[in-house]
Order: sequence, then C-alpha cells, then structure tokens
Amino acid sequence: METTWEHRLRNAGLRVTRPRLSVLDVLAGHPHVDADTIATAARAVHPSISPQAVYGVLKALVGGGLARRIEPAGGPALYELRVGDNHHHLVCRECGAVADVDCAVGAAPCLTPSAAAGFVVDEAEVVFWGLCADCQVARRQHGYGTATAIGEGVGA
Amino acid sequence: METTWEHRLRNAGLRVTRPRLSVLDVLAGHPHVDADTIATAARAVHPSISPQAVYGVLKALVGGGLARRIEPAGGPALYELRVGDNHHHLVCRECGAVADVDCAVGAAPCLTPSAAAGFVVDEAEVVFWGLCADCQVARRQHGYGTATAIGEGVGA
DNA sequence: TCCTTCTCTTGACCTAGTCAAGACAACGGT
DNA sequence: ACCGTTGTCTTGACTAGGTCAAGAGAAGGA
Repeated sequence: METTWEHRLRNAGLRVTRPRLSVLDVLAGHPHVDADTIATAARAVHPSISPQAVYGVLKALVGGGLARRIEPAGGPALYELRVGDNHHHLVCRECGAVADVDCAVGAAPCLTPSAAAGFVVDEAEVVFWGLCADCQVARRQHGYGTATAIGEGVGA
Repeated sequence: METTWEHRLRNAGLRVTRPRLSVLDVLAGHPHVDADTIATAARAVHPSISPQAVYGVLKALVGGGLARRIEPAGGPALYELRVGDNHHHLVCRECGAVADVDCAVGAAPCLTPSAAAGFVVDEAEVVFWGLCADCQVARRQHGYGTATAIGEGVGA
C-alpha cells in the first residue's frame, strides 16, 4: 500500500510538480492549515512559490479528491488530507484550533433532515463549537469562570 | 403575546431607531438574507441608511439575541429572526437557497462527539448540502442527469 | 528531442467586512 | 418641553481572503 504523492497525483489526472509536492508535504505535517500558512511553510522548501500558486494547487487537490476544504465561520478556509471518510470537526471559539471527530453513529437519524423541503441532500456537515483544552486553562487562569460553566450542553 | 419590535429591542437593552426597525422589517419578510440584500430592501423604507449601519444594526441584533447569523461556506453571512430553538439549515449548492429544518431527534447521540479531544462543546452546527427543488428541475431540463443520481445518500 | 497541454507567476481586481472619527438622535431627568 | 448624556448612525479609509486573466514556463507523450 505504498502509495506516494506522485502516484496519487497521477491517479487523479494531475501532473506532478514541485509546488504540488511542497503543498502536499505541508498538509501531511499539519492536519488543518489555511492557505497562507501553507504558502509560508511551502516557501521553506520551494522559495519561489506564489500565494496564487498555492490557491491553484489547493483547488486542484480538492478537485482531484486528494484534499478537503473546510470553511469554519469567521475564519479562512482550512485544508486537510483526510478525505473519503465521514468525519467532522471540533473548532475552538477562542483560538480557532481544529480537531477531527468521527461521527458517533455513522449515517445517523438526526442527519437525515425530518422535512427536506424538496431538497435532495448529498452531504451533512457538522461543526462542533467549543473551547479547546488550552483555552479552558487560559480562561481559568484569568478568572473568567470555570470552563464547565460556559455552555449548558450540546444544542442540536 | 403581542410583543412588538420596539419591546424586544428595549428588552435587549437596545435603543429603538429607524434603521433597526427597518432591518427588522426586512428580516421579518425574508427568512434568510445577506447584509447587502437587507441594505437594499431597507433603503426602500429608509433611503439614507448606509451599508455600515446595516452591519452595525445586525451586530447589535445578534448580540441582543434578536437575530441569528449563519455563515454558509462560500457565501456571505445570512441573518434570520428565528432564534432560541435548535434548528439547522438546508443549503442549495446551485443557487444558495436556504431552508430551515428541525433536528429530527433533538440533542441527538451523534451530536455529542465520540472523542471530544479535550474540548468543551457548547454548540453543534449542522448544514445539509444539496439541491433545492427548483435547481433539480433546471438540471433535468438541461440534461445533466436525474437529480436523484447526484448523491449516494447522506454522509454523516 | 520536439510539441502540446497543463501549470505556475505576475499583477489587477473583487467581495465581504472591520475600524475610527465625528455628526446626530434617543431617552432619562428636570 | 427642554437639556445633557450616551448610544447609534454616517462617512470614509482600510483589511483579509480570495478570484480572474494573460503570458511564461515546465511536464510528459510522440
């Protein structure tokens, strides 16, 4: 199962180029990054890469099914290499940290909308908003109350 | 239960102004609108209202719990007056149309992430992506295949 | 090696939205 | 009814994040 990035690019009908390999390299090392961070990190390997090239590469990777784009409200789009499985995300309201989370029950009943209003649904996107471990600690240290007092459970 | 906008604004600790009433009026007539559409529509009632005033008013309304802001990926933020209940949204990939949908099972099991990775979760946001009835018809007419062939069911 | 085609670079442009300063209006007190 | 305080609106500059188009350059098949 030794599938290299080169193979995967070719399988997706994409040419193998230095910018693309650099971007894939960065994505492999960082689970959820925005385009700007990718550009900065990729420049360490391939100094001449332009921000627009990164956008182009990312669009190609997403189009080819090698990467996935997520767009949390109130922040830049993030990219990840974990594709094909049905996983969702935990997003920290404070620092924007993102963690993957598997759906507890797969194609769950609540993910089939009760009244579809004539829509044909093909994807259910779930984002859990909250506070990451680090920001909980930071809040407690600043006397903003305990982290457990922040919400009254999960609103669905 | 005759609660006027004026009452609601005061209850939220907000002053009652013409721009705010205009915006509330527009929101009452359109379930999901972006700031620009609100500005255009509000100008019919209050011609001198500025785009920035609309942003300010919307921020105040959201802060006061009179409106809710939703930010579907790839589009401007939308605002709605339906607040306080736990409802989600169906978004059309083609035309951006939005429909409300109640969660089928309330605080459902799948909305409690299996592994929270140290996060304290206070909200679960669900967006169903698909094709609205109108766009299904439009696709069929243009020979892009049947609408029912677009997705293989709901991915969770 | 050559040629075609795709991809990258460069640079202009765009949307959606924020921030700051001052004019103005709302509303509590007299 | 008026006045003063304070919150809100107008005006205008500015920002982030991202798209679009044209041409230079590299990838890969013949």
